[in-house]
Amino acid sequence: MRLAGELFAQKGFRATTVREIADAAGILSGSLYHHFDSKESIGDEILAGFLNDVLAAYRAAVEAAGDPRDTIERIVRTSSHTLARHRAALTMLQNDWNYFSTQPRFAYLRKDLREIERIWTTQLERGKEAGIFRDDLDVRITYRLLRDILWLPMISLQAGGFDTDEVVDSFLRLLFDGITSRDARARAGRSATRLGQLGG
Amino acid sequence: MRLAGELFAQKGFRATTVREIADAAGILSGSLYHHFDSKESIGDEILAGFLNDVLAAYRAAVEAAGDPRDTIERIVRTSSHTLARHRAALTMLQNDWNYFSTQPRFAYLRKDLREIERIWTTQLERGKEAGIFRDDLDVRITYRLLRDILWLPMISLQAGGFDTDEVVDSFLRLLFDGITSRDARARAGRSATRLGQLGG
Amino acid sequence: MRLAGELFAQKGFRATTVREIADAAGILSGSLYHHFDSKESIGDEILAGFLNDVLAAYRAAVEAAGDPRDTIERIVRTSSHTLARHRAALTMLQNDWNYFSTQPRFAYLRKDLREIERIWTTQLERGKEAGIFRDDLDVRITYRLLRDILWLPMISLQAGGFDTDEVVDSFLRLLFDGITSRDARARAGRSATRLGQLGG
Amino acid sequence: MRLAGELFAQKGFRATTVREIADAAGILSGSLYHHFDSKESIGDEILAGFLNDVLAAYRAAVEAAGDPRDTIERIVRTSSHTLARHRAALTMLQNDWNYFSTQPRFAYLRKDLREIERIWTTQLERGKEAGIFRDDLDVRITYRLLRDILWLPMISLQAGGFDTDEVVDSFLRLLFDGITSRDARARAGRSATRLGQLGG
DNA sequence: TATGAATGAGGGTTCATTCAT
DNA sequence: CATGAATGAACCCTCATTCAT
Repeated sequence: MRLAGELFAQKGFRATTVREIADAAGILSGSLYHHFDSKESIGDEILAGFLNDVLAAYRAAVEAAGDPRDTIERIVRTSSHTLARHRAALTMLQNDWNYFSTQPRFAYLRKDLREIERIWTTQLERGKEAGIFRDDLDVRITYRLLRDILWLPMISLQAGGFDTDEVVDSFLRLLFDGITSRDARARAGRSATRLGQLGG
Repeated sequence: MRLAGELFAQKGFRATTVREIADAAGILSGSLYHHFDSKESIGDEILAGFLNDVLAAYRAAVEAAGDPRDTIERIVRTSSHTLARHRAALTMLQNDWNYFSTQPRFAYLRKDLREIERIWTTQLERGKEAGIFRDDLDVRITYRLLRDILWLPMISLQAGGFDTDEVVDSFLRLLFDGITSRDARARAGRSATRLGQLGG
Repeated sequence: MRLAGELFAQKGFRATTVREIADAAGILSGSLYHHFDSKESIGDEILAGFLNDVLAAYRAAVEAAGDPRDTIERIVRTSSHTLARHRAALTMLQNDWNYFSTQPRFAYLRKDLREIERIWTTQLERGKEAGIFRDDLDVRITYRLLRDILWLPMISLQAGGFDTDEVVDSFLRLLFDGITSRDARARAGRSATRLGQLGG
Repeated sequence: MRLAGELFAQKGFRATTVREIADAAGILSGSLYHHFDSKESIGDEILAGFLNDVLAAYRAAVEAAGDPRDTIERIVRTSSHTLARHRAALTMLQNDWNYFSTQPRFAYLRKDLREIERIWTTQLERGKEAGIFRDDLDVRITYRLLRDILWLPMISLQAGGFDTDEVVDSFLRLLFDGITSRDARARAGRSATRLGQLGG
């Protein structure tokens, strides 16, 4: 299971052969089928377990938190642990998405991802209404940017040997404040924010 | 070529068969080999063309721009066009990275990616020194976050039907200012920035 | 095709490997798939061709003939040629019936077999009404006996839900007296028994 | 044993897995091997038991009966019971004949079948000599027709090397007039046809 | 240029059988 | 007696690639 997940993450789901999984487990390929119905069912367990954990963490964050900013911070912080536990699953999702997304068996992936999107956009929307977030925020685009920035780099960064807390803090800082320094922002704010011109 | 690229992007490089490429081109699979040495060489041309364009655009941005902030904004804006032209290549890179990265033939991918990283980190470093960017910025982590946030969502968002300019603006706004509204930041700044506590 | 059919007939459909078929054809197993989608599709062509021929011959016999006795004699005579041409198909049907009959792809087998039964029973019924055949003939049982004796049984009569004694009686009656009614035999006997001419 | 036999009959010997047999018996596949040496040995017991019963019944019929007609009727009548008791075995023989017939372990099948043929042909021959059966009867062809119609055909007549026209003529003669000679029928008609009592 | 038959290695999967527990 | 993990050979099928035409 864990072995298979790591191989799937390393080489891709399609590119990993059951013989390789069996080799890693120290058994023969045929013996795998004593424990699993098929290669797909291994992937299924891995991915379903991941999405269940993510959704559980998200729902807990929503219930425990106060304002949307708090909710999002909780989601981000809990995600760092969830994603760390399911690094293989996330990599599989990223690498072999166009395989899984076309297989009927994995239809639940789309459903769960929609649920995740709903949670994010709800928080962003509420934050806009409460004046906590910029009111020109496009919640759908922002969600995509945030989820990708949160999920995808988390893998490579953690795999790259970066410290988890460090990554999370960098992410949150970027998320809430951008990369601009306070002084620079002050200077820009005095004349006319350059970003104010962006929308054209 | 273009046909092949789109198939590769749609279904993945490994998952696309030469027969499918030939079918799309209206010829038979064997006939493809009068135009290409191998399936790999098709992928090679597509990926090499993409990275050449990206690097050329980056270098032009560096030369044309003034301060690091300007450089980065130019890079982001030019990237939206480069990536749009090479959506297939980028998707291939994302989906089949662990295939390409292990093939000797595609060793240049790692080299070019390192060059791209060098350009980003140089700008971020210079921005920190000039007081334009926060001086607690981890340039390597930030680069990874930024590249991924810039490259990966660009694909899915464009594929999702979002307007390119809108995406770029959302990205830049997030990049320089985060999602926090000015008022909320002012309130937070008065007591103690919550993010200041994050690093522990 | 013919080679495959003969192997299927000799060793059974399931028991014949695609490698054996390819060997018989002088090519490698993979090369078979240039000509056929799958092993099943080979079986499909063979069986469908057989049943089409049989049904065509049956319908022609029905249209060309006069009384039911004539129809049945035509069917029997034409069957000997049809079956000779499709010996492999018939053997496959006999040996691997419980495989084919459970595969959705081969659902048409059941349909065609029902059509064949309809033709037989219609003729037997008409013969009874015309006084040519014994009027105590059970057309369904008789059809099963006749088809099996003609085709080389595919299906068990007892498994078909018929009462054992009834089957035995029908069999003995057929065996000792045939299906010809006493009156018809008497009429035939007065001039020259038609059967007397059969052996030449 | 009985469970295995029924599964073999239902799905074929080859197509039935030992796991299915074990499941039906409520144990695990490995545990079967405490009761049987191998899957083949299960088939062996089933088939050998069947053929022993058949041969015993045939020999008893030969000893108990008077004239050949009586012998054959006894054989047919006793067969209906023997075959009912061994339906699974017969179906196995029919479906997987070309498997069993090539396995050295099952060589006795051919031997027993030859013995059965000897009994039939002896009776038919004696009937011809005694004037009870038509003297133009081909005993080998007739035996094949009778056994197949009685047993649910195992073997193709044409594959057995018989001449097609001969087969057709024999079949038609049997079909329309039965095997009873005109004289025998006349004699029987004077008192009461024995077949007339069958249904009663 | 294009064809298309052929290759051959390798893919996922099945299954009768073994054996330590 | 029963378990169930493991075996290993064989199965059907895929696919990038070659090559005579």
